[in-house]
Amino acid sequence: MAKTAEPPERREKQDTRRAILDIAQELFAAQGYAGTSVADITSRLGMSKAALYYHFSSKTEILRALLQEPIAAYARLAEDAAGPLGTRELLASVIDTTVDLRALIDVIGNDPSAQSALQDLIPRSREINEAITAALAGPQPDPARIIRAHAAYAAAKNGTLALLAAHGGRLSRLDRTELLAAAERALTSTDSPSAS
Amino acid sequence: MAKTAEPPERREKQDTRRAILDIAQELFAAQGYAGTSVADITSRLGMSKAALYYHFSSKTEILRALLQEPIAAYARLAEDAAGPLGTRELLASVIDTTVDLRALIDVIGNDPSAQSALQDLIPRSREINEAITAALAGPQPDPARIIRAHAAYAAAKNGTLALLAAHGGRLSRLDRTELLAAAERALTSTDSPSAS
DNA sequence: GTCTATAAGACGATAGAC
DNA sequence: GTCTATCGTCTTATAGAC
Repeated sequence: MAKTAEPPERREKQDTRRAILDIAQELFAAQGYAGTSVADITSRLGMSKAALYYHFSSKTEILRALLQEPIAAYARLAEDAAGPLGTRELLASVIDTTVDLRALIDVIGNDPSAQSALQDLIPRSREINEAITAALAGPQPDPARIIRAHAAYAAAKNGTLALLAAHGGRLSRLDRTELLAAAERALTSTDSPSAS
Repeated sequence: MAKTAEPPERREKQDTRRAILDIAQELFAAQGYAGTSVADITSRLGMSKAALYYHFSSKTEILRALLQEPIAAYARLAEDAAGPLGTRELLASVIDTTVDLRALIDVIGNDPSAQSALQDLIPRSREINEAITAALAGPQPDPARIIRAHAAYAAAKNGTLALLAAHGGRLSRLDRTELLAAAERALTSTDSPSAS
């Protein structure tokens, strides 16, 4: 009991850090990164700006901490795409990853000011999108198949975001099943079945 | 010849106004609305901030002028959705409208700071999305059909944006044809053809 | 129609006390 | 770990000359 107990100060420090990140995420999504001031964040928490700067050395570092997990998750998605995964499994992975990261995708994917603030970390998102659509298109794809890959990816990713927004943040099993089937149909032309 | 000639001063004023809007659109898309200062815009044009404020009374009004056309175009799309249009024609209309407004959709649809700056004009975009997906779902739709409507709308709209980005801003006829077919397949389930 | 100069305040970030 | 007070800069917007 003595060894497993954590020092209480450590605990509080981590909690405050988490609280800052939670509020920052909410405000960045609502007003944008550039549109949210450090004072906006601290006033919501009832603390001073100086207190926040004890936990984060800059506003940019808050954004960096928020985007660390999503960027890693998307990198995993790109690795999946490069692997031996079938198109159905890949599209399902796109849907599931999008669900997990919905709140942060509002920041990472939608806010130009966040992207220009993290120029070193973000450029990968474009590469990842290309890797996924390339994997969906398959080897030696004809132009039409590339177009269908973009359509299927958009149906999976943005369809998921739209349904999450419409259904109050939860994706039902029916949502997932129908969305996946629709994305697969978008990918597969009727006159060239192209079995995966 | 005397009556048709326009006063040259009027002409220059309109030209300067257009130049401001063009640069503002480019910078808002790249850095976000909140992330772009009035000085950023005027320095690109080689003019003073005061000169800009002769043409626009505030930074918000520049944004409002930029979004006026896109909002009207989307409103027209919502009217089309309410009319007797078939689902194929509606999806084609979504693709064509997205192409026309691609540069501004980067602002209207992607930037949280722009949306929070124009709270009175923007809330309609959510209603319009709902009107389009409702029209795609048809009368008395079952839950699965509503999901497919979201998938088809995402394929048409975001698929168009992805292809525009990948193909350097132009949508070929093949792009349009394949995208439309893919969106239609996403909408129509194999075991319930649901003729429109 | 455009300029210089400046007002008035918000911004990110720090110093130093407790 | 949090505070008050403040620094220096950037911001939107205006005044007044040309």
